[in-house]
Amino acid sequence: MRQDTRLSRLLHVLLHMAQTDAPMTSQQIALTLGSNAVVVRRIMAGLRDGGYVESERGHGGGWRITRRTDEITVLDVYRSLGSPDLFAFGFSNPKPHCLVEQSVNAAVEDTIRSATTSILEQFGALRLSQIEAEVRDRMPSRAMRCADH
Amino acid sequence: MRQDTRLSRLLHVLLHMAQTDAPMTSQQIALTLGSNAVVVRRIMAGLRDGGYVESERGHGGGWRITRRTDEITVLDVYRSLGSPDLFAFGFSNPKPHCLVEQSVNAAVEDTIRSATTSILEQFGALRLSQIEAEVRDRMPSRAMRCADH
DNA sequence: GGTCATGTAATACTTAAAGTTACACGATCC
DNA sequence: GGATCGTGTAACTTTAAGTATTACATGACC
Repeated sequence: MRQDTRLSRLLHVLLHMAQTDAPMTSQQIALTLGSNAVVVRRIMAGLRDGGYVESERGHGGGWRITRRTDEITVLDVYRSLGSPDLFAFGFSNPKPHCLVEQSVNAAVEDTIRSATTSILEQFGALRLSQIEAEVRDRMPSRAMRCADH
Repeated sequence: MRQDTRLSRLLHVLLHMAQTDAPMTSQQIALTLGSNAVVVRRIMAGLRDGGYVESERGHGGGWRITRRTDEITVLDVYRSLGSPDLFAFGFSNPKPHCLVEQSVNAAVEDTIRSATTSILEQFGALRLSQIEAEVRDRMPSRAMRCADH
């Protein structure tokens, strides 16, 4: 696996869900994402537990967003995924005896800590409604459609 | 794969190499890192190409650092690895047709871009000599030894 | 010439996200 | 009430990149 794309995918889905009142099925979402219905249910589970979306079974069932887009931040979505690792690099040994390695870890950790803070602050400050507004800026026409599907 | 530990390992090795004039063999380094001699040669290749270390074969051969620790930054070491990806998260699709996904990508990219800048600035500002000084602060006694090996 | 050490190719292992298959459970439609 | 639709989950497979291992060629020194 190269990278974790779950955050991007969830943001994408949530914005599409915000455009319609009708529930979206996992299968529809999977087509939108170019993914799989089971994967969709898996990555959406945290959002459901967090109360950002709700799911219903049976005919006419599917997923619906339950909050306004200005009430959801990227940080909320990130946390719904279980706050996965942000960085692709890290320590070789988290608790080394070697003093040199301890200092290397401390230096690397400093960078990771400050970058984490900065990223989470940006995530916390960014609401879905802002991304939504950005979409409107990109729109050549009036319809908010997804050309991919 | 969990995380890329090459940067931490190279920093660790370079600091040990800076403590001695004698060359360290890949095997010695591998023991220090809890790794493998071939892996060591592989991750050190970039440092050699960058002129930060030199390697010699045969009896009495091995690796030697060729610059002072205040002449090498963490950024130099990072670049010697080929500037690998810093982040564990990313886009699902780099060039989506969907306007919504484009906006999501743009938002995520903003965060990645600014965090990248911040991290590389910190890497560029941090010299091996500073980590070395940090090691001395951690030292209970006077010898700069690695308790792990 | 023998040994030591690097250089590198080829192959297998590891880990987590992503994809797939299978099936239970519940809701709606007929 | 049975068929269909859709979620919920477990179990397994696939994928990608770092890591580990094996094998062997090359070069340096004793």
